[in-house]
Amino acid sequence: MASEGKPTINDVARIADVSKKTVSRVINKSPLLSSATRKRVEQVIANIGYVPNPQARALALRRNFVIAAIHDNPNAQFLVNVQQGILQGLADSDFNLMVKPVDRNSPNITDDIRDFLERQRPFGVVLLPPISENDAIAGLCADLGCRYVRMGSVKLDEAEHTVSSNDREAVREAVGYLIDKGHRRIALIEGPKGFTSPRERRAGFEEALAAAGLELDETLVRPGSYTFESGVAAGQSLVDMEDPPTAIFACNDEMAIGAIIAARRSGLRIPEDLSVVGFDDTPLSSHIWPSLTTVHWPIIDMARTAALKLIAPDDEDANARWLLPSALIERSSVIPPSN
Amino acid sequence: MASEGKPTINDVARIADVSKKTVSRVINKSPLLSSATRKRVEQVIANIGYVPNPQARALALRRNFVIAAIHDNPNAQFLVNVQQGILQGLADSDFNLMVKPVDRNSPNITDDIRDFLERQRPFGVVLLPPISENDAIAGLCADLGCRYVRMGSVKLDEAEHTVSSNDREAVREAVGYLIDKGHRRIALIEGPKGFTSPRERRAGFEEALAAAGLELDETLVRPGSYTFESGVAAGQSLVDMEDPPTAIFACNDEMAIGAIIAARRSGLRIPEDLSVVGFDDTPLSSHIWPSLTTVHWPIIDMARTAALKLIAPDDEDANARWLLPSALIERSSVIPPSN
DNA sequence: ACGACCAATGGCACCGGTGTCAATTAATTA
DNA sequence: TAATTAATTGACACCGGTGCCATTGGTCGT
Repeated sequence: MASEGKPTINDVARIADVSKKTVSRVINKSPLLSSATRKRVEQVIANIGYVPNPQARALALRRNFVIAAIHDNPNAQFLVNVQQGILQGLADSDFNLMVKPVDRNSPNITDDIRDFLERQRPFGVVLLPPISENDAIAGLCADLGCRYVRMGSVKLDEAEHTVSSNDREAVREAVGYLIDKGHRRIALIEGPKGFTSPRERRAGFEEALAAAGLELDETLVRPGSYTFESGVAAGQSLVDMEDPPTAIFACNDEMAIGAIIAARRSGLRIPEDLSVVGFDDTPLSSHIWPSLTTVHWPIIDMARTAALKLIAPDDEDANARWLLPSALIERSSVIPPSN
Repeated sequence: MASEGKPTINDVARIADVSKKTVSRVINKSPLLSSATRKRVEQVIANIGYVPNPQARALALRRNFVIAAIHDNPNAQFLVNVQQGILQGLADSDFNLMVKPVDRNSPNITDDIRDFLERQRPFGVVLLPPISENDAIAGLCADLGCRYVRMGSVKLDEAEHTVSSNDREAVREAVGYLIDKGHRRIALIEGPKGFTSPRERRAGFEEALAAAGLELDETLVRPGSYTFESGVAAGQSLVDMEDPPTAIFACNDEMAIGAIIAARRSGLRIPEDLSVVGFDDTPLSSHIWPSLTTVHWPIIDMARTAALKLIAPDDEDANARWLLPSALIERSSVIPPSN
C-alpha cells in the first residue's frame, strides 16, 4: 500500500485521519482551516515525504505549470540570457520552463507551433525575437487560449502583451554620444532586413544624425546579418574606403567586434584611428581589447519581466505593455576623432 | 457541451458511437482493432480536431513525456548545443525538453534537484557536465526512480548510464600532431581544477609527450578556468617567458583564443611565431583569424544520443555506456616551429 | 453440432488531485 | 433558550485518459 510508490494525498488523508479535501486545503494554503488540523496534516506530510503530483493537479485544475519559450534565434548568448531571465522570473513559483525552438526557414512554422501548443498546452508562452514579431503566431496563442508575452523592440503602439526595449531611443543616444565626441563621418552596419529591431536601430541612427543637423551618407551604410563574419566584411569594406569613417556604429556587438578585427587587420588602431560602438552588451564586449562601448540591451530583465507577467494573476493591466530602459555603456572603444 | 473547451476523448467516443476505450486504442495505435472502426474514429478525430490531453495521459500512465536537462555550466554555446542535440533526439517523439539550471556554488544543490525531481517527476533527465560528475546526484535520480544519462568525459569504467567522449585520447592525438609538426616546447593551459574533463585532457597531454619520449616541463603549464580572460592571462605569461614555447595546447577554445589575443598583443604572429591548438570546436574557432586548429568535441551528438537512449524502450544494454568519437580539426593555427 | 478459441469491443474502476455543496459544530444574537 | 450565523470539514462527482477483464459474435476442429 503505502510502502510502494510515492505517497499520495490519500495516504496523507488516511494517516492524518482527515478527508483528502482537507489535505488539499493544507497544500493550497486555504485560509479556512483550523490551525490545529493544519499543523497535524503538515506533520504527516513531512513525515511520509508527500509531494503533490503535478500531473494530477494539472488535470484537475485544467491548467499546468509550464511556461514555454518559443524561439527561432540562433544566437547562443541571447538564448541563454533569455532562459536565465525567464527562470529568474519563475523562481519561487511552481512553474517550470520548457524550450521550443522552431526553424525559421520552415514554411509551416505556424502549424508546428499550433501542434506544440495543442499537445503540450503550456500555461503561457514567451515569444522571443524575432519570431515574436510574427502577428500570426501571437494570434494563434490567443486563439488557443494560451497566455503569451512577446519580447522585443516591437513598436509599442502596435501590440499588447509585449515586453520591449526602446532600441530607437537607445541608438539615438549612442550615436549622439559619438557626435558629441566630435565624430561626423559615422558609419552604420545594419542588422538583417525584415525585422523590427534592426529597423528601429537604423531609425535611431538616422534620428541622431538629424538631431545634430547631419545628413545620412548612404555610402557609409553597410548591410549586416548580426554575425561576426558580416561585421568583418562590412568593417573591411568601410576601412578600405578612400575617405573612411572615423566611427562605426554596428547594430550588434558581434558585428562591432568583427569590424574591429577587420580594421585591425588593415593596420588601424582602435580607438585611435577608428571608434566603434556596438549594441547588446554581450559578455564578450567587455572581454575584448579595447573593451567595447555599447548599448546595454536589458534582455535578461525583459525575459524576467515577461515570465513574471505571464504567471501573475489576472490584473489585466488594460493594455499589457512593459518598456524596459536601455543604457549606453561607456568603455574604451570610443575617443574623439584624430583629424 | 462540445461547443466549449477542447474536445475530449468522450466527445470522440460519442460522435463515433464507440466506447472511449476504443478511441484510446486508436490513439495508441493498438493492433487489435478492425480497420473499419479505426478509420471511422480517425475521421471523427480529424473532423473535430481532437488532441489527447497530455496531463490526463500522464496521470493514467503514471509517467509524463518530459525530459529535463539539469546543468550548472555557464557556457552559453555549450548549453545551446546540448539543448539542440537533445531536441534532435526528441524530435519525432512526444517528448518535450525542460531546462533546470542549478547554482554550482549553492551548498544545497542536491536538495534543490531532489525537490525538482519530486515535484516535476520528469520521465528522464540528462545531466550535463560538470554536474554530471556528481555521483550523489546520479544516485539521487536512481533512488527517485528517474531515468538519467550522464554526459561528459566520465571515466568509462566507473559509471553506467553515460554518454561520453574520450577526451584523453583526443588530446593525445592533438598534441601528437603538434609533436609531429616538430614542436618540442609545448605549453599547456589547463582547465578548472576538480573536474574530470580537464583532468582527462591534461592526462592526454602528458601521455602524448611520454609517447614521444618528451618530459613534461612544469614551467610550461598554466592554470586556466575555461574563460577567455584566463586564456589571455596564461598566454601572456607564456609569451613573456625567456624561453617561450613554440606551441600551446589550451584545454578549450575560449582560452586558446585568449592566448592568441595575448600573443598578438605582444607582437607575435600566429601561427608563424606560435602555434595554438584548442579543444571544443566552438563556432568562433572557425571564425577567427587564423582559424583555430582544435579538437571537435561531439557535444551535439552526445546530447542527441543521451536523449535517444533516455526515451528508448528498456533494452537495458546491460551496462549502458556510449562513447562518441572526437576528431582533430586541422585549420590554420599550426605550422612547424621556425627555429 | 458443440465446446474451444480468437478477434473486436465495451464496462468500469482507477490514476491523484480539485470544485461544489452539504453537514457538522461552535459562536453569536435576539 | 432557540434561532441565526460563521467556521470547519467531509462526501462525491469530475478532470481525461488507461488497464483489466468481461462480453459478443464468429470461425474452427473433431
